[in-house]
Amino acid sequence: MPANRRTTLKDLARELGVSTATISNAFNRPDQLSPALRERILGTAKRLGYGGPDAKARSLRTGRSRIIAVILAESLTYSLNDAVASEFLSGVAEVLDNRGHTLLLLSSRQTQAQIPGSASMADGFIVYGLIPSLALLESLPSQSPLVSVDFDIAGRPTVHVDNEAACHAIAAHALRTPAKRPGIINLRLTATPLNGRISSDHRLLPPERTITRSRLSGFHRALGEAGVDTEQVPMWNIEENTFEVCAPVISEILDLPASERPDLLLCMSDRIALTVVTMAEQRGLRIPEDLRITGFDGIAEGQYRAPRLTTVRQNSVEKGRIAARIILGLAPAEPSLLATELLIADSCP
Amino acid sequence: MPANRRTTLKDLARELGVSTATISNAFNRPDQLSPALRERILGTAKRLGYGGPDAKARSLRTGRSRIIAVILAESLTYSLNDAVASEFLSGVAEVLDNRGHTLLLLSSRQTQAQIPGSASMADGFIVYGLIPSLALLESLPSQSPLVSVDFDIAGRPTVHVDNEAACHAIAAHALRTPAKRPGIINLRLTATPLNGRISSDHRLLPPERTITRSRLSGFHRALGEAGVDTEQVPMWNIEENTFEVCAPVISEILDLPASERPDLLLCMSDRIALTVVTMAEQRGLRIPEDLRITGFDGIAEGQYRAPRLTTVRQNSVEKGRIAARIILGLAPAEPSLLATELLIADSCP
DNA sequence: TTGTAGGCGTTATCAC
DNA sequence: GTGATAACGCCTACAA
Repeated sequence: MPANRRTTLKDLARELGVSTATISNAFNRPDQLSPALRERILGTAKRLGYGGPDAKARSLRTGRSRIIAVILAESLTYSLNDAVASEFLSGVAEVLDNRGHTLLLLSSRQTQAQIPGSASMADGFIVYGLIPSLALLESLPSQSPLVSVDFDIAGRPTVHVDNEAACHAIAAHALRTPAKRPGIINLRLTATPLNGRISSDHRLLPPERTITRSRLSGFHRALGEAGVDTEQVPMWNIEENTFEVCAPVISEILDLPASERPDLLLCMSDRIALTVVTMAEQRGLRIPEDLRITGFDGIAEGQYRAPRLTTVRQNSVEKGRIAARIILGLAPAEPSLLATELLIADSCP
Repeated sequence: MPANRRTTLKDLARELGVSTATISNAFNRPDQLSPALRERILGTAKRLGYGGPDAKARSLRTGRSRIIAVILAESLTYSLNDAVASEFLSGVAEVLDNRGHTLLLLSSRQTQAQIPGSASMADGFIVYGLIPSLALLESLPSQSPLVSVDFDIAGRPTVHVDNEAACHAIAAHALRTPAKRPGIINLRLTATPLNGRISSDHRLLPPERTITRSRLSGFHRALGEAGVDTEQVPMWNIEENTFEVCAPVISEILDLPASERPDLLLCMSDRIALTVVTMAEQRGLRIPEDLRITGFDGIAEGQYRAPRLTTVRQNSVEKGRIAARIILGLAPAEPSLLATELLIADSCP
């Protein structure tokens, strides 16, 4: 037994003159052996610096690692700095933590096109958001539980919010006060990347797999019901939900001549809406008199300072909790649809 | 070979009539066998649904998992929603991703007092922030590389920012314009939890292990140099860097009678400083005329909207990168001290 | 270029 | 209540 080797269960067994099975039981099934012996084992374990069964060996033997992987559609950098994704992860982490599991963070946008092999150690996978290609998932063990969030994978359980209904509700609310020039700011809606005005030339992402398409349907339905010709409603697209990417597009909108500038902007995220608020204030536009704004998500930041955002609150933390429960087998592996809540505040009373 | 078992390297070898070593080489050392054979192996692997060597078995055999764990001092919920921690994690993730490693997220504040056993599968550990007790780390494999960030662990490499110097610099800048009633808002400085005014009865955390003590030293040194009696400078403490926790304490400060209300507030984080800005505006206080405010961290949010925050920028992303490089052995395992940058803006010109 | 065999540290299934 | 033994799936000398 070389001194610089980690002590193993076998070393302990030899030291104590008992079998390896007994040591294993001492750690995993206390009821399977006498308290006295167990005490003795745990004692000398501590003395020899044995910290319990090796996780790698145990995972090979049992087939389970107690690790759950979350595969994020966006980059880690983006996701970690996005309030909605962070809340989702909080929800996941909360449940995992409670059940002694840990969280492995992966992104579908890594330098390596494939998901690292080490990921397949996970006992289950939560896929958050529309990933660029389902081919990514092929390297994952096909037997492991997998749940998708905010989009669908055939034959797998899903956690969703009813985006269409929520967007219909908030647009209907907004249109109760007639808008002369409504406009829509979309989040990653076009088939090819675009930051700017969407023209009829642009193709959009396929409707069945994309929450932003559902959100747009909701907006359009409400606009139609209000007698607005949706064809005439200008739309802009934003690729990433960050200040840096939003700002130029929003400048473009707010710097239109007053006769063309929208007086109502339906935004697909609070981040976008908040940036509109900030930039509108910089230009001396009054909210809501000159410009009404709605968001989506209900992030905390939108409710802190005046004008508070009119938005749809989706419970991202709960989405995370549910996804985690499904993966751990604590909830049935079936599609789950969460309710949203309309938050009416200053930006569009 | 039962149908419902995952196909293994051995199955593949049998199927092809070659040895297991050859299959292993086909995946791990392409140069060790003829391209033709390799092609054939990879082909039938795909056909049989063999997705490459099993990560659990491989990790047992090689002793490495290609997983790096980050142990966060704060809860996951807090850390994920905190801009500074998120940036740090981005930096870590960036380097790990580049080297084919993945990120396991742990918190020292889990429901279980101990770190889950599965964590010890990691090849290395990055400890971010002052954890409640070093005993937590005892369950970790003592041989694995470990680096601490923003605090010290004896005998381990560390990544730090020079908090004392940075805080001296920003306070010295602020005091170039004399302050009648300077005040300090600290972040987790007292030995026992406190949200409110610090009196002389309160004990503070030990200076050698706490960045907030270093920051306070910097403030005090600058105040002393400006001829201010630091004993007379009121201090408040905040336990958590969130709006909800900050707001009541800040109310208490701003609602003091005008003759007692500070006209300069040195804050230990941008989050605190931004909350001061928001709440001061709500009360009609002018910044910087009635109240000057400094922050710490240099988070993006502080630079977006007017008044922009005067603060110290610390490069959290780079901290993460360095910690990850040390863990992966790409950088020497020695203490690293990052420079900070004074950002002078509207809130304290 | 390919094959053989031993072992990584553990747990499950039996016996006793 | 305790012990022997066979996997778990893979990697890597070393031999051929």
